[in-house]
Amino acid sequence: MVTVHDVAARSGVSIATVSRTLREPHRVSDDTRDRVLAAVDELGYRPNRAASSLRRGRTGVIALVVPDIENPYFASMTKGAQVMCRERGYELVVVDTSERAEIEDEEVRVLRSQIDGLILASSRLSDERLAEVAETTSCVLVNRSLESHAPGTPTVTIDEGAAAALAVAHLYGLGHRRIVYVGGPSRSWSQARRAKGIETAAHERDGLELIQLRDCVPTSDGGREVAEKVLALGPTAVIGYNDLVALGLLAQWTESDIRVPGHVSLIGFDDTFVTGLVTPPLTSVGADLRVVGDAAVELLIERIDGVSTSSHLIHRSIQPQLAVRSSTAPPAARR
Amino acid sequence: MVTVHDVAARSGVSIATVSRTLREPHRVSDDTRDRVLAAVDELGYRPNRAASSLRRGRTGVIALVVPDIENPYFASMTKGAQVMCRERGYELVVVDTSERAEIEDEEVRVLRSQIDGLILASSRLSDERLAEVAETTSCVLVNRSLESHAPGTPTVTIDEGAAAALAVAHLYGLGHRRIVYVGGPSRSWSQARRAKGIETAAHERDGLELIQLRDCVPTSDGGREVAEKVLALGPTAVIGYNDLVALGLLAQWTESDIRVPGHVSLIGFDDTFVTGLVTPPLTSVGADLRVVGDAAVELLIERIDGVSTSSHLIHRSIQPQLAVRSSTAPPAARR
DNA sequence: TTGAAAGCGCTAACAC
DNA sequence: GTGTTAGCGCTTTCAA
Repeated sequence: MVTVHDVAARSGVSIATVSRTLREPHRVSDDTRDRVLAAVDELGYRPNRAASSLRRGRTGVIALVVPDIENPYFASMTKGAQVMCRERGYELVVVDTSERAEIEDEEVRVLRSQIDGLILASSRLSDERLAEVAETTSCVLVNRSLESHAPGTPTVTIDEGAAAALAVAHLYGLGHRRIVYVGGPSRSWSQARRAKGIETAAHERDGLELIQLRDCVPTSDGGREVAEKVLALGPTAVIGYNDLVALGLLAQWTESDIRVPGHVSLIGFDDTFVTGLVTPPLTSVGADLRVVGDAAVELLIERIDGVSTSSHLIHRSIQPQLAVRSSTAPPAARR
Repeated sequence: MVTVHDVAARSGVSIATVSRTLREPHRVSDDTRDRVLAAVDELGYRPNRAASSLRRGRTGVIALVVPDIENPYFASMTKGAQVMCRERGYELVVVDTSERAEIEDEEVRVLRSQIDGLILASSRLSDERLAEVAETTSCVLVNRSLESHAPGTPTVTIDEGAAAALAVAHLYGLGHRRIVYVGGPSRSWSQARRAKGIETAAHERDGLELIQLRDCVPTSDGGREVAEKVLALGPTAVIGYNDLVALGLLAQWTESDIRVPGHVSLIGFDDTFVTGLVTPPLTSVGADLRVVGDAAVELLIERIDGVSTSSHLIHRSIQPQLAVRSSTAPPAARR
């Protein structure tokens, strides 16, 4: 292992100067800088991060805690965070909690001394525990807010209300007047917002009937399970809690020779890459998840660096977009 | 921040005893241990990892480098690695290189002083560079071998030959005699094995015609692009380079009213979760990727800990399985 | 502009 | 079984 001492010896300066050259190059004479950097290069020196962390009280590491890295939703978010971290010179540790609150809790504890900050995505922790964490660690919440317990905690949220409105407006514009929303887990933060947003948007429109289902398992199998029941409700269009649910509905219907969008239109939430995998490609509404990951990292770094709160919003709301594909069309003429 | 000193003061022992209690509990009297652990608990003490790393020369961190975390293939592998790491008390850093060799190269350099070991999945680095890395860092290769340059480097590979044989046997068994293989990028390690495996398996069977395509872009769009061309070759069954390609073929065919498996049977590689998202669900062949991730971590930890090489195989080959779903069936009777 | 030196918190000899 | 102590490699006063 190459240390500051080796570099110092090689370039004929003290170890302090080596360190200074790397951290504060402007405080070193041109000549010295050149020699030190040359030595660094020749020896392939890289500062030992453990030593640096210990001394500076900073690790240069950010942790991103997600419920399930196999979920395309979090995979995309991770990608965004990763890219932004690299850009800003931080290392990213990704932790997968398998949707389990206890694991999340334990990981957060273990991580604490090893990181400069924490991004909790779709956290399963209670408001109380979350507030504790936010107090002891720089952290950013994604898809969650803590208005009551710790309003000062930065958050990145997707404007689910806007997303819902987009979906409803699209369907209404096509002429649909009877829509079923296949809702996700009642406890889910996103489900609450999506349901409410859809309800509100539906109310605003004349002659629009909305039927809500609840507690559909948020996977494609979950969608398959309720496919028949949904159809029995007689909608001309269906909104799925997320893309996976929508794909499940689509798959099951296709097997029963129900045509999409001929018989029913279908729209999903999140606009993940799976929308492009099927026929017809799924219309979906959602934010660019990489942007969400990006924003979370940026916000966290601001907090870590103690950038003044007022200059940038502490609560970032990401606007969703509607990606119109082939699973939505005007309703078939009623017989 | 709570340190050993605080715990020592609280429990009336020296800092050495605190450290010992945590690292080597058996070398401490029952009474002392109880008191120290109580203090640890009350104060919420967690050893500072930077300090520990610096002193021990070990970080307790493993890095997993993947080309693209959004790819379900690597996401699943990551999941497996993550679980195994937690089990063994290591932290996992996931790095996404965006399929770029330069980024991979740079990351490997930066990471070196911060980790105990490295898992390179589907590395884009040259054999030469890879050999260099393997020399200076404990590392495990996934989907790659280094027989010529550094045969001592542990590897985890999937038995692609066996996978190919499984696919061919399945189709042959159903009665297919004219099969098209839609191959992936020529430079890809997996493509080479899969193509060769399919070829070999096909040769062994009487009356089986095999047509190989090459350099299909390994995404669903790639599959869509070649869908028509593939069909023009007149196969009764098609094997896609991976699930995404197969799904692209399927989507495009469905849009042209070509029935699967009625008109052609279709089979994918990797058996990722996307096989269940479509209609008909895709028959696919592949290893359990979580097992691959698991195995890589295990092998790496053995190497880190210097477990004798002879006791465990250094090269682990994971056996694939065939998951028969609905996209394969006997060929339609020829007219 | 540079160097000497003090530690960051922890672990592992070594001494008792 | 327990305590004393010397650093791990680095950054950062402080003094020159």
